[in-house]
Amino acid sequence: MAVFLSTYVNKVDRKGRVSIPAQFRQSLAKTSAPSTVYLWPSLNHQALEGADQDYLDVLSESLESPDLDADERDMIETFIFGKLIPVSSDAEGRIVLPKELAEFAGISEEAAFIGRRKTFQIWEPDALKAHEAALREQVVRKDISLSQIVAKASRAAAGRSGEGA
Amino acid sequence: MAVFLSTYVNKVDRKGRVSIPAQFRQSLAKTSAPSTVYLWPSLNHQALEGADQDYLDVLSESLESPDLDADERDMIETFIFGKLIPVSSDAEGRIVLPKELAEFAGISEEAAFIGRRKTFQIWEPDALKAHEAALREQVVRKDISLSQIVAKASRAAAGRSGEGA
DNA sequence: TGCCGTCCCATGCTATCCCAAGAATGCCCA
DNA sequence: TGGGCATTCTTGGGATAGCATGGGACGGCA
Repeated sequence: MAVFLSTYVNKVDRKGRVSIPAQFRQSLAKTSAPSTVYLWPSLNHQALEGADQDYLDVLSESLESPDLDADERDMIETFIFGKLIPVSSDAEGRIVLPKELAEFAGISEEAAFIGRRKTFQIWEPDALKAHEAALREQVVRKDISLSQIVAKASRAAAGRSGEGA
Repeated sequence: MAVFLSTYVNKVDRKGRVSIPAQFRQSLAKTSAPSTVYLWPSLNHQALEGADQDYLDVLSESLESPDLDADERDMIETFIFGKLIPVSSDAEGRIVLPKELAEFAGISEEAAFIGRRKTFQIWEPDALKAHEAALREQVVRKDISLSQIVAKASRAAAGRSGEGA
């Protein structure tokens, strides 16, 4: 599965095309469908989410889980798979941003790609800035630090493996 | 089995014909009966459900399962198989929406196809919007996020494989 | 014989492919 | 260490093919 990192801002031409950042493409090259990415509107933000075929396969499989309640399943099928648009890149590594998705995210001139490991997001650049500012404020307010989070996670992992043994 | 994704809104002409979205057709092309789709009224919504031959075969087979209680079996046989209408597409990839189904879903001018992976639904566009708005409210209210659901599902899957071992 | 459903043909629009060039980056050599 | 060269990436525009949509004609059933 591809790994997406960093932030890139690329231009959207008048046909709605935008280059996938080269780094993302290199990552996609290793997946089972290198020239196809899947886009859908974010559930929680005015932004687009993107992923590769392999991620979608995992997601699809997780929907078969009997532990999901009917509401959640219906929601995912409607809002993710129902909105999901497979876009294939051209020879230059560009994709066409579907109109309804571009509108949803308020993207017209430029698009900011931000890697989120297994998925990435596409934002209108100013909206992304605002979002980041808001998030940073929370970091300060809640006094969050990276080392804290890592420590917490590894403590929890140790606990689980202890139970299992 | 065909996979249906995305949402498409197509026009219904005065003969009741509507184009199957090209993406759906490409998906159907790989199935055992590419020019036939099966339609039936949704159990839960004022909309139509659709699927390909292969899905119906699987569904039919699952009815043979001894785990199914008699009520459920009766319900499916009555409301799915009892209402099922096979429609075949013409050379242009259009189907004729059976009158009673179009009326049931309130479809007249336009029809919205929404992919739901193994099946799809056909809605009157405004009804679909309303349905989505209602669902979205639930997303906000329950504070659901995609990564949350994926995590939950994979945790559950891990739990099951653990039990099995 | 009239009506309805199916088939065939025509057309405007949209998306896809192909070709091309400027800009930025990294590498190599002096 | 600095400048020049080559490669890659991003961006732009034109041509082509596919798709959605509409109307007419033929054949079957009532």
